[in-house]
Amino acid sequence: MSSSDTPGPRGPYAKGVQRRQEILDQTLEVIESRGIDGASLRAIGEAIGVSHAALRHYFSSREALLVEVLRQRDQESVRAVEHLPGVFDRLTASANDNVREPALVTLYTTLLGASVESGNETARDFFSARFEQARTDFATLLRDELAASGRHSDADLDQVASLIIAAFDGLQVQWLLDRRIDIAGTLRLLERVL
Amino acid sequence: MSSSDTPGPRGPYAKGVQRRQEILDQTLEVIESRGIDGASLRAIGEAIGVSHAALRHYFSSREALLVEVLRQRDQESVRAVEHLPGVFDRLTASANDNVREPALVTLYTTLLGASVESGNETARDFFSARFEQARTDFATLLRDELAASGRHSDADLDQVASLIIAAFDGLQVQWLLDRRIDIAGTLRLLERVL
DNA sequence: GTCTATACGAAGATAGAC
DNA sequence: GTCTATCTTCGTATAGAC
Repeated sequence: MSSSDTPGPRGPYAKGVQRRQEILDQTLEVIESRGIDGASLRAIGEAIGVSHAALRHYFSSREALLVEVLRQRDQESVRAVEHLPGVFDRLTASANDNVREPALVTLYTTLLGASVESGNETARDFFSARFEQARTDFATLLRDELAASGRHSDADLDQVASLIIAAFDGLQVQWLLDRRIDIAGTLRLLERVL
Repeated sequence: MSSSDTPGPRGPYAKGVQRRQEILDQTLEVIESRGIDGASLRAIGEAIGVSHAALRHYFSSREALLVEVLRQRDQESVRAVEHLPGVFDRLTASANDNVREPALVTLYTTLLGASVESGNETARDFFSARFEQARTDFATLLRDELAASGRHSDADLDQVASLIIAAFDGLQVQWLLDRRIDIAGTLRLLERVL
């Protein structure tokens, strides 16, 4: 990500920050109404009332813009859930939140798929860091949870963390393709691996 | 060269069948050398020595071509593994095969991600059917396996099947982003849910 | 049936004016 | 900070040669 994606070292200028947020919000709205393919820079610009070139004053590429939308909502999503005590309670809550925002799940899935192609370094960096962080966090949480309840598991908790994240992402994709999939219920099965 | 030197109404379009397969093979090779984004119809055509318009004589769209490459390799992959007795032996074998073909895993992941967007009906239909089939197959296999070994599980086997597929796909993505991920080893943890 | 030539419209990126 | 204009590349579509 380049410096044009974040406010400069002299601090954010109020108008610029506001405009930047407006772009992020409108981008998600355009995605909700016209799909991700329909969310071209021209379409987003039109929804705001500026030219597509103006958007690149705030985001270095369309990819960077979409990743930023996801990053912001992702942070909110994490914050909305971190007060819950157990790992699986958090997973269930996240799954239930996401089911109410299919456009966001679609954006997540699409960007994740694109991130493994060369040329999408912005998305790749985002997801690499996100997975790294999530693996560490889950492993730590599981360790604490087991210790607090006096239980013990012979499973590699880093692998369990990996597995939980993989299952979450994979189930979301299956759910997008077939709404009969019960993400939260299926994730509960993972409690048995401990 | 070939019998098409004498153009009789004879052949059942041998040349066409051959050409079609050549397109499928070269498409994967272009993906391997230049990435999926680099595999434009023009680039693929150039690798074969035909115009990009010729490709659309065999495939209705670029998306349909990519899905067809995946479908063919996917069938081979299933066939290479279905002689193995246990579900988790098959999973391990598949994972190990895939690790040797990162370009194929990348194609799979990219198309799966794209399939959830409206406008990619070809990919969506492929993955919807693939998941439906895989869920049924895995559930049946697990049921037979449990019965044959005299064991019993109180888990919903359709959900377990869903979970296995989700974990497989999700771990592959994490592996593409970080090669330290041990797909087969982590999947083995799922034996505990039964 | 097979393929070339050619054109169309949309997309992201970019340069430079204001 | 925002615009217009332009560049390049893409998938797609059509007409017609052989």
